[in-house]
Amino acid sequence: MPELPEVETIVRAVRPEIVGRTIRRFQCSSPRQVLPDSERASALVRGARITELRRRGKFIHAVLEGAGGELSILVHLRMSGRFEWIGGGGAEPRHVRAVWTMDDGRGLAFCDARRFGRIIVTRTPEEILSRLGVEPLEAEFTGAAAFEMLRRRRRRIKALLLDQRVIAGLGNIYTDEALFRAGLHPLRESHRLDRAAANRLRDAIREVLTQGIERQGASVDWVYPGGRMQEYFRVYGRTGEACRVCGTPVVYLRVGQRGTHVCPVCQPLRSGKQADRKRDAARAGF
DNA sequence: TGAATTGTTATCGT
DNA sequence: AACGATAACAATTC
Repeated sequence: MPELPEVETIVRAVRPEIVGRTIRRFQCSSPRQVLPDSERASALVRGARITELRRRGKFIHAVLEGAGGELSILVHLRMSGRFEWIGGGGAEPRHVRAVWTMDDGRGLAFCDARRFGRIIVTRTPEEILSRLGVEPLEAEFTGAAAFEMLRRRRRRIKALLLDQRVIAGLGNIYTDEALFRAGLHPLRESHRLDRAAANRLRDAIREVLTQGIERQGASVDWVYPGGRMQEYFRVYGRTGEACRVCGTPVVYLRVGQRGTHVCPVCQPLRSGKQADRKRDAARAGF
């Protein structure tokens, strides 16, 4: 389940391989994943040269120069999307849904076991990308911006962080990890958080994402191999295990329909002196 | 076998 | 009316 750090890792790995290349052809065996449709996508992309590869939120954004001017390919990996190279002599990857054949003869395959991923070919990528919220690692995401983001809406903090229109790139894993590091319970109401909490949350988000990228993402199941961030999780996937800070067993609950991991002591539901005292006592005793 | 997994969208409620 | 919560959905793995 690629989130911002996994997508960033993929973009950095693929970028030097494809920028400057010309696409010879595009083939697709799963047409419903391609917009507007696979025939049009194929016709638009054929002969176009890739000039840039970027990331925005969890979208991979390839900019191309084609016969009809600038063109974009947006790829969203959703749950199980990934890229593999074909034609390097290795084994044929599983679940290949689409292939871009490059001018050097190699094929970049989009693989996706669950077929939730999307490939969008468009001349107006901003129609999609402009719906996304703030990019959390950019300079614009300040403590003040975070406070404003929280204050303007009245919502459970976890739901807010998962909303891509508000902040782009967080998924279930990094949301849980950021909330733990900020000492905030996922059910806290966004508009009730003070400036200090907003600052902590902003710093925690940037910290987990930065660490995630440094460790080349997290490998939580068979979907995304290679990352090491899972070795540094404090709460995600640690239900019942001792909190690394205070020793209290990590609790599993549902927020919205999402599985959520929380240390009930380090992330008190109610702020205040009582909760703070309890937290400090537990930390000291561990 | 069915529970779990994610982001988007449609729908219901306040 | 606008916003938030909730349910359904896509398809596969274990």
